[in-house]
Amino acid sequence: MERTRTQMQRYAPERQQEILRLARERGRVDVLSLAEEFQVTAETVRRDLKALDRAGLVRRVHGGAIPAGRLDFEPDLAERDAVAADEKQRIARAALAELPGGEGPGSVILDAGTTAARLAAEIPLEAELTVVTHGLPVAARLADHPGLTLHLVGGRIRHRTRAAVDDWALRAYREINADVLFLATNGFSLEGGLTTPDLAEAAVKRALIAAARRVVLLADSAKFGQQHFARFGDLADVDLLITDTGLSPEDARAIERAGTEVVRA
Amino acid sequence: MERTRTQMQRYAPERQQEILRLARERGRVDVLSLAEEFQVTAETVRRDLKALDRAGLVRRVHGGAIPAGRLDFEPDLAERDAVAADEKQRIARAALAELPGGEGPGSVILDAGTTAARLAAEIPLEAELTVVTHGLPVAARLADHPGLTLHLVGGRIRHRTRAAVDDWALRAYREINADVLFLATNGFSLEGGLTTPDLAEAAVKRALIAAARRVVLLADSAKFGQQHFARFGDLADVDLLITDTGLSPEDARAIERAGTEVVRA
DNA sequence: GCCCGTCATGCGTGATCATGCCCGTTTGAG
DNA sequence: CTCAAACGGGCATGATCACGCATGACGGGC
Repeated sequence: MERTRTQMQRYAPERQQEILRLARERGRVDVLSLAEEFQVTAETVRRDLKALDRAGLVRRVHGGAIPAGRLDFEPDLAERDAVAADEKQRIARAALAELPGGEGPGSVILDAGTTAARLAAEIPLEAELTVVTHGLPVAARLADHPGLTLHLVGGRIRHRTRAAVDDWALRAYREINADVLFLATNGFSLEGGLTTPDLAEAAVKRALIAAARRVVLLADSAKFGQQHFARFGDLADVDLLITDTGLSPEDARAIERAGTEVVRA
Repeated sequence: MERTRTQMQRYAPERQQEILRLARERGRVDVLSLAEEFQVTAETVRRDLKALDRAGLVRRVHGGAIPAGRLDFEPDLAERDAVAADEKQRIARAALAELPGGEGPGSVILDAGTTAARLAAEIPLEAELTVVTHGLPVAARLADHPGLTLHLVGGRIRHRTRAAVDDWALRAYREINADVLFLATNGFSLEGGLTTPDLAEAAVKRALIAAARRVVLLADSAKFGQQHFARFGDLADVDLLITDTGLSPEDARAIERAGTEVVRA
């Protein structure tokens, strides 16, 4: 098919490169203009943007996209997914009760991830704790708590999760020993154990578990039964699971029979 | 100093980003002004503030919101020092020219501090680099850049500067070797050397200098002649000083005679 | 030259999202 | 204590999106 328009026919990767260039140049692109500009349907543009988004090159927004790096806040944390947000909120609140109190400042490890970030946001400003984390957003939220001693675990930063991984992180966690670990996961089940899509993160999570005397898993019920690529532990490693009421009482009982206490917030 | 605001339609995340910026800049925003400013209804603004609140970036108050944690991770607040802001901006721009280019991705170390954060914000989205930093705000700014390999240096986080210090940081910097270091300081002079108020930070800065082949010092001219408690190096350690025109030509010449190239941006 | 698997694209449909409006409830200033 | 302002939940609406399927181009193998 010969194009007589100003835009010559392009192959998909070329078009995507060009879209990326335009996004960076203009700061934002919208689906409809791109569709017209390239003489393709909006559907195709959406597919292109989706591909660029998966590659981490742009941030998809309703109606268009913004080049990655331009937004310095984290839309993932501002997620408006009302259902999960609400549950995560309740989970975070419930988790507060598990913070080590008593005499002397306790020590906790906070995993990376949105649920942990939510917990971080809930930690009272005047709390007296030693906190260790490898999650950049988590650290950002805690950095101004005057009562906290915050230790950041270094490493290579994964773009998608903003978590530190690899050697530095592993070594750091090997050197510490915390009262409580607040662990997050992408999937958990009785047989499948605890799983996450990324191997590097799984390795860090394994180190996390080894570094704490008590393991508290924070996971909304949608994650129950999910299995991802990398397995980093078992439910047996978890002392307490805090989830939401979306987890059926039968499933909860089954988990408790396996030795893990369950709280449905 | 209100910039003319185009009434162009914004995507929700863009608007939220802008609201966050305004909140940090002004210390407080109110629903109605924002609604007018962005040409949306108060409901929408409330929703935006709610999202930002959930993300922990602002705290909701009746009628508006205030930025969370006051000293939150952005330089904007630290940069309310309007005198230096402009100069820091020019210094950051000038520093871009010193980023390693050429064949293969270069490696740079970015010091913590507001000037370095400025530089981080100026690094183009498409840059291909390996960046190492121990500054939380710096890392937050760069975490989204798709072309960067970002390594975060861990350690105890100092509340005031949001920089990682102590053993983890020192050890990490001992293990690396970067093309260029962009160094910041609180004071510099020919006889007094490079100084900063905090001993722990000074130790890290010393490790920084040892870890780079080329040292570029970013410092506005107000810092010239200042001497603080902890000395971490000499101007002789610096290959290039990027400062502003506030540094007198005579002082610049004196520094150059000592072997440090000087750029007055 | 022919066939078939793969891929990019377009189309239709039902779901989702962002926003605005309504209205009962809460808040805080006087 | 009073009351207007502010809030938030529910709902409506139009735009946008995701998914399945059909089409047609391309390319490799026979």
